[in-house]
Amino acid sequence: MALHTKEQLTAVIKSAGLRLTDHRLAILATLARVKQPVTVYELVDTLRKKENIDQATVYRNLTSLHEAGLLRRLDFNHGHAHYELETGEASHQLVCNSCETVEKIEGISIDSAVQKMLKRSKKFKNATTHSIEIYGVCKHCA
Amino acid sequence: MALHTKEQLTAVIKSAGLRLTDHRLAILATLARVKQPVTVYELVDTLRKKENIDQATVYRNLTSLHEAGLLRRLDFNHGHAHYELETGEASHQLVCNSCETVEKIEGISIDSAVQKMLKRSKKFKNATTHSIEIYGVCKHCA
DNA sequence: TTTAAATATGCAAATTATTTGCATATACGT
DNA sequence: ACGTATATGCAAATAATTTGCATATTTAAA
Repeated sequence: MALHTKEQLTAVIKSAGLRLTDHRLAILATLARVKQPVTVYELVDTLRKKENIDQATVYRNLTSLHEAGLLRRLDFNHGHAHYELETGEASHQLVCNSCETVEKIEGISIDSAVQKMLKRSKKFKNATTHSIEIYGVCKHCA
Repeated sequence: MALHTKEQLTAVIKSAGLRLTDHRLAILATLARVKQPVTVYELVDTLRKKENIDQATVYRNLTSLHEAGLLRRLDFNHGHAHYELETGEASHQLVCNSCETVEKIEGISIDSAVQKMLKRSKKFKNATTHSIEIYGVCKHCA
């Protein structure tokens, strides 16, 4: 189910054991609306059009939401983190080696391969999430 | 084929169009020997046991070797890059959410899924490499 | 082999992303 | 409404990475 209404987002925050604050709600709502992995810079930029918020607050909330399992944190070798809602589904994206383009691909399962990898592991028996990054050159840069 | 001898590594550097320097060779040789993704810090530390080398030199060489396609750059949300030899094979690793343990898993193919993703893409038609990171909690942290 | 131009290196300083200390403000169970 | 734990803003600190610049090394060509 998509998280859309303020009520749903509020419930999610509370049931994660986190306090409800305007900033925390706004951050989660923005990520729910955008659907693509977003940088902290972009997030701060977006939020500041509607409210006064410090970047330290954004960083701290991203950390708490991530630790609570509500967000996924991604890095595409761009030198800064990207965040998206944690849906429980795997996350797959195509990353341009030339510019910073990232294209999210949905609806493809690699679960059996993941299970195989876990079986082969000596140190890991369970996994919470996984992500695939496929690196290449996008149409625009080609 | 595994890259082991100094001659092989030298040939690889030259055919990539890069100049042959002792530092560049040592960096590539270290990554060829270690086989696991390595942080810049670890690499500098290892290299300094055998030679005098500045971290700026290491960073610059990692960039040039990466741009030449000889290295793969990975990030496990640890806040610093990891490098490994680019073998042309996909790279799969299990990443602990609690400590910085990374376990590399080999011999499992997800090529058909990658092909599906590329087919579905509007912006990408080719891919050079891909990597999967599976996040969970390792035995030690559990 | 010598030479010249391009590239590599070391060192220190700069940049960028992210985190932290601290004083104040807010959330929420009682 | 009250008290305590948590959140926030602001400025300053940290950590990873990059850059400027003077010097050294590599390499192709004479």
